[in-house]
Amino acid sequence: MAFWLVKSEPDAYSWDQQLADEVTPWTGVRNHSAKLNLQAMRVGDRAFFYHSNIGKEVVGVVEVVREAYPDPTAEEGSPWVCVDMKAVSPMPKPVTLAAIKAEPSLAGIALVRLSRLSVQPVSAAEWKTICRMGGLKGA
DNA sequence: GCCAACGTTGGC
DNA sequence: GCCAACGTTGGC
Repeated sequence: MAFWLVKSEPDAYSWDQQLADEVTPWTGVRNHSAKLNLQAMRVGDRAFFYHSNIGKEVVGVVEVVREAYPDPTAEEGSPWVCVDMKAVSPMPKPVTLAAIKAEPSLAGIALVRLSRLSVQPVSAAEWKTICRMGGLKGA
C-alpha cells in the first residue's frame, strides 16, 4: 500500500464536506506531476487530507476507492484524470505545517520541499510519524 | 531551443 | 498584501 497527501483549500472543498459526502471525485488537478501521482494511486492506498492556505494542517485520512479515470471537469480529450476518495478518519489532533517543519525527521517531506504540488507521495516513515503526531492509532 | 513575461499557488 | 517558487506561453 502506498501513501499520499492531497491538498485542498477549505474554501473550495473542506474536510467537513468530505465527511458529509463520504466519497468524493478528486477533480481539478491541472499539474502534470500531480497527475502522475494520481495515476500511480491504487485502490486501498491512503492519503492525508491537507488544508492549504486556511488552517495549513493535516485534518484527516482518506482512502482511494477508484483508480484514475478521465476528469469530468476537464475539457473533452484532455489528459487530466481524477480518482475517487473516501473519508476514513479525522485526525484527532490536526497536524499543522508548523509542527511538520519543526519535526527533524520530516525535513525531507514533499509538503515542505515542493510546497506547490497538490498531490504528493508520502513515505511509510513519514506516514507513521504524522499519524503519531496527530494522535491517530493503527492507521 | 532559449528565455523573458506572466499567471498561479501557497506560505508568511 | 507581498513575495518566492514554479509552470506555461510566446517571441525570437
